[in-house]
Amino acid sequence: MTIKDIARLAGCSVGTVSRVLNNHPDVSEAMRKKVMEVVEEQGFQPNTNARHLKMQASSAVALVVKGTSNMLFADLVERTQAMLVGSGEETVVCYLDEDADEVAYAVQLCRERRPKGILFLGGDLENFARGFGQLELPCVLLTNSARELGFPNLSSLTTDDTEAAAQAIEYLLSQGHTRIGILGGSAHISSQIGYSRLQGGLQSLRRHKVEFDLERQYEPCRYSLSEGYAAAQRLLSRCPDLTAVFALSDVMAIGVMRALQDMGRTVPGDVSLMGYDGIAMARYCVPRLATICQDTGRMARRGGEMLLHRIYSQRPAAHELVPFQLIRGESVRPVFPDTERLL
Amino acid sequence: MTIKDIARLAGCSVGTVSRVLNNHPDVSEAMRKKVMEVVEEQGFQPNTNARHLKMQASSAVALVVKGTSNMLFADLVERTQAMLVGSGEETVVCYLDEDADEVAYAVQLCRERRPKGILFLGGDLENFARGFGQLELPCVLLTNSARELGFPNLSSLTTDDTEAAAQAIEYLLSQGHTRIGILGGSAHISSQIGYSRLQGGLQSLRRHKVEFDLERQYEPCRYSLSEGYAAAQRLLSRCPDLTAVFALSDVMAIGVMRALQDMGRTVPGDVSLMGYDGIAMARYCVPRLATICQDTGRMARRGGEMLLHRIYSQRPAAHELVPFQLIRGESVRPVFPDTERLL
DNA sequence: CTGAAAGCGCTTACAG
DNA sequence: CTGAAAGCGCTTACAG
Repeated sequence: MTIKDIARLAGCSVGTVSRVLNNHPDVSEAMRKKVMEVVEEQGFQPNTNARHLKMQASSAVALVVKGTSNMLFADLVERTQAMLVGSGEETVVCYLDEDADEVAYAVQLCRERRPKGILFLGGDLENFARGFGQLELPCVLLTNSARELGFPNLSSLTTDDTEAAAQAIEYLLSQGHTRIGILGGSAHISSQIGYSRLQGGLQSLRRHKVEFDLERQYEPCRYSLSEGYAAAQRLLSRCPDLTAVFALSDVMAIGVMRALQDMGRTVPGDVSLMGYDGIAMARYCVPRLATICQDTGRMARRGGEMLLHRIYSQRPAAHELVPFQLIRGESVRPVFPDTERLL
Repeated sequence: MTIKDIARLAGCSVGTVSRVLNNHPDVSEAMRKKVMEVVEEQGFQPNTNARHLKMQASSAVALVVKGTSNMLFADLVERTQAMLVGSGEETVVCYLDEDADEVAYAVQLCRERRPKGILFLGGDLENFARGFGQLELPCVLLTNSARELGFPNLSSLTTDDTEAAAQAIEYLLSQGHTRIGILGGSAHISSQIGYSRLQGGLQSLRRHKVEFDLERQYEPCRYSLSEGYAAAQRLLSRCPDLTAVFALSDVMAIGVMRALQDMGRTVPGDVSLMGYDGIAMARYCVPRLATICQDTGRMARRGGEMLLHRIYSQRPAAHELVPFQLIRGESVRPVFPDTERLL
């Protein structure tokens, strides 16, 4: 069944069928009705390949997801896809390893599939700085800011990671903790998301003149349960006297929680624990995880919006911060028993 | 940059370039080398739309995922995609609601994108029975058996759910539990996956002549944390004297665990808990969840293989069972204190 | 082994 | 408002 068959059945030319299908204004009401009738009746769907070949583009929006075991992204993928499908967009999801070069991948993707826009979930600014220049289509980066890069076709949307992490540490300090460990990301790669979080935490510590030995009290870690588990073991065996740990993602934090248990430390009895992200699981684990809740609903909605605005209305790139919320949960407790009544 | 430019640069016709690109045997070694040189040099990628338009198919394999908050599927998606990409296949992932009609969706998808094969993650046999006849491309269903349906182009791969659930209940019985609740899926829709699990559990109970009042001791539930939580509250307030609960998925089970905590019951102190799936989180929650571990690695690998075999070699459809493993975890304990030393 | 040519199913100036 | 026709970038019989 092609446009040709529809034309024959409706008694018109293929051009007219095409115009009806694409909602061109210059078709008579009678003709439009006739054609639509046949189309409905036959359950006709135009061939996407032919359509895109002709239009020199694909109708799909690509979602490039970096880091597969990251449940925050699972949530974002779901919400973003729902938003795009709701706006009549087709969506292609691609999962990349946490360490993959998402921009190089996108360049390849554009050659092969010619999407009309790309939404990056997670991204290393280094990769963008190096390779994004090759990309000319509208793109949006979620969970990192691309403002400094100044690309005209790259918007971004992120939680204020520095500020949020600062508040997380602030909260631990307010509960009397001074021997705090930080775990996650990398201390040396400033283009990655973990870096701003770490810096925010360090700022807070400095502001309160709390000592922090990066070499000892910080442990790098990838975004997975197993890596969080292993990193916690390394951190705690190096610094057994920590009273609190701040993990830069919830998934890691849940790994940490399990590791602490296995080392015979209770949470929050012996060690307090904060995560970052606010994934659903944080509200269901035992104890409930104290965390920074990123607003994935808003990020997905605005991210999709910004992308579509740029695709259809050529709106300029924009960079926004998404509000976050500190969730107290149950995994942090005051270090001095006599402050307990304040809770 | 098109095949025409390459032809000009290589000093041959577009036909020859196409033949080189598609590894046709009837091209001289010299020509092949020359063309490849130009292709590499230009970083040329053929236009997929044109290619597929001509070949009357898309090169992509579609992954249709049913149930978005199901972490088992998240894992399967990742593994399957890795397998397919490793075999040089492009992959498109589509997320559907747990209650959506995946087959109707697939029919639509085929009209729009013409994938060369579809892998269904999760599926309701009812939908397949009703609508799959419209589909002619190779398909594989994971986590449910389509053997009875007898479609020549539909393979399937699943854990023996009935047997696995029977063993789960068997395990609880062996630990002295007789007041067991079952939670998840639906007791009346036999085409859904939860049904076989429920039946397996009931078989075990009957075999051991343990009483089970379906109306009271069973609670239906969708595959999410929050639904598991709510269902556990309903089940336990109706039957406060249960000593064990079997949740038909790990995600539900984790919701149940949290609900039990909030009702002041400890796991496994007051209530023992078994899940089903063997997701990573089951090994990290506190206590570790006793569960049936489905072999997602094997399912993804074999599923991809079966699909590709059918696409490229016309191999007939096949239906296989994937071995499972009962994981004891830490969430089940004997109901009689004096059997405790046996552990 | 290679080239010239038809055609996949669509969209869109160009006439009328 | 409508039709006839060109052309998007490829693949593949068909000749030679």
